[in-house]
Amino acid sequence: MGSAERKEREKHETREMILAAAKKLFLNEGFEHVTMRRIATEIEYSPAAVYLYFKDKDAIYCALQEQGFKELYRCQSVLTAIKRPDEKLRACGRIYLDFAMENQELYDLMFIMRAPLMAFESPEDWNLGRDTYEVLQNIINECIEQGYLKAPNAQIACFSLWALLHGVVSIFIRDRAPMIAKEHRAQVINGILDFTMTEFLDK
Amino acid sequence: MGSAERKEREKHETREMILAAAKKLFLNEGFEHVTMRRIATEIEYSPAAVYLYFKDKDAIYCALQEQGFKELYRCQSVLTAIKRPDEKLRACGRIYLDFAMENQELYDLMFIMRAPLMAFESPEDWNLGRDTYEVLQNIINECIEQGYLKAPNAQIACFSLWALLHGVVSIFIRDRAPMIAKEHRAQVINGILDFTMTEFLDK
DNA sequence: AAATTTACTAAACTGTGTTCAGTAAATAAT
DNA sequence: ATTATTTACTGAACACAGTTTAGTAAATTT
Repeated sequence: MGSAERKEREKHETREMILAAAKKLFLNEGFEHVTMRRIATEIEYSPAAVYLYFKDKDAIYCALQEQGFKELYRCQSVLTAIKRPDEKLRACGRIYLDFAMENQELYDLMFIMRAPLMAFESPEDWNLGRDTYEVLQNIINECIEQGYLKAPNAQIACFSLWALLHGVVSIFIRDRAPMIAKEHRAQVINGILDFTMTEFLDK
Repeated sequence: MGSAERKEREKHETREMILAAAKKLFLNEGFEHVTMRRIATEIEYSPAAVYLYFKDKDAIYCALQEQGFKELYRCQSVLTAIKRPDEKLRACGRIYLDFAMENQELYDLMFIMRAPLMAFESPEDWNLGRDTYEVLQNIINECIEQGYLKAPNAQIACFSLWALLHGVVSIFIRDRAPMIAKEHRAQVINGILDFTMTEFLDK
C-alpha cells in the first residue's frame, strides 16, 4: 500500500520529463519544432502517452507559461535590495527587458502567443502574472508617493510603462524592426530605457 | 491576339477574389478559420486552384499585410492638415491606436503574427512599412526642431513612442490584460494617450 | 492464483498545407 | 477546318499535425 506515494512521485517525474522535453525543443529548436510527436520521441514514449499526463498541447503550453512567470518573478526578487524608488523603477525595466531578450521563446509563449489561453479563461490561473505585474505597480506607487513621478493615475502610468517595455521586446522578437540592425539592438534598448526613465521621472 | 490583356485582367480579378475571400474569413471568422480549403470553397474553386495564384499560404498573408499597410498609410494622410507638431504627434498616436483596435485581425497580421516573413526577408518589400514609420519619424523630428520635445536621440524617441503604442494594442489584441475589463479598454487607451503626450512633450 | 488496475502502445481518424497527374475548354497554327 | 498547344482548372493523393480508441502486458491487489 506504501507504493501509492511512489507511484505518484513517478507520475510527477514523468510529467516533469515531458515539460523538460517540450521546453528543450522550444528553446533549442524554436517554436515550430514543438510537436506532440517530437516531445514523445524525445522522452522515448509513444505520442499517446503524453496525453496521459496533459489534456492537450495547450496544457503543456500553459505549464511552460507558468514556469516562465515563476522565473520572471524570481528575477524581480533582487529589486527588494534597492531603496530609492526611481532606481528601483529603472532596475525593474532593465530586468524585464533582459528577461525577454534572453528568453525570447519563453517570453513569446508568456506574452505573445495565441495558444495558451490561460490569460482570460480562469482568473485564478493568472495569479502568477498578476504577481509580476504588482511588482511594477508597487514601484510606480512608491515613485508617485515620494514625488519621483507625478501622474494623475497610477494605473495608467503603470500600464503605459509595461506597454512600452512589452512593445520594444515584442517588436524585436517578432522581427518587426528591420530599420534597426541586429547588432544595434542592445544599444537601442539601453537608449530606450534611458530616454524613458528621464522622460517619465521628474526631480 | 487582343485577348491577351483580357486574360491578364481575368487573372488579376481571380487573384483579387482570393484575397477578398481570405480577408473576409480573417475579419469575420477570425484567424484560425483561414484555411486554404475554406478560401477555395468560399470562391467555389478547388483548393489546388488557389496555388495557381499564390505560391503558398504565406504569400496570401503577405498580400493582406501589404493591404493593411496601405490602409494605415491612408489613415495617416489626414495628418498633413494639422500644423502644430505636438497636435500632430497626438493625432498620429490616436490614428495608430484606432486603426489597431478597429482592425485587430489585420493589425495582428501586420505586426504580431509569425507567418508573414515579409519583414526581414527582402528589404524592398518592407517599403510600405517604412513609409508609415517615417510619418511618425518626421513628426518627432518636427517636434524636436520646434522645441516641443527635447530628446537626445530622435531615432530612440521615435522607436520608444512606437513601442508604447504597439505595446498597448498588442497586449489587448492578444488578451494579456485581464486586470483591465473589456469595457474599460477605450477609456484606458485614452488615458495612456493623454499621459504619454503630457509626459513626452515639454512646453 | 485470479482479478483488477496501471502505464503504456499501435493504429487509426480528422484536418491541415501542398503537389501532381490528368482533363476539358479556349486559343493558335497549319 | 482540323490539328496542336496552351490555359485554367480538378480529383486524388502525400506528408504531417493533434488527438482518440482499442487493446496489451506488466504491476498490483484480492
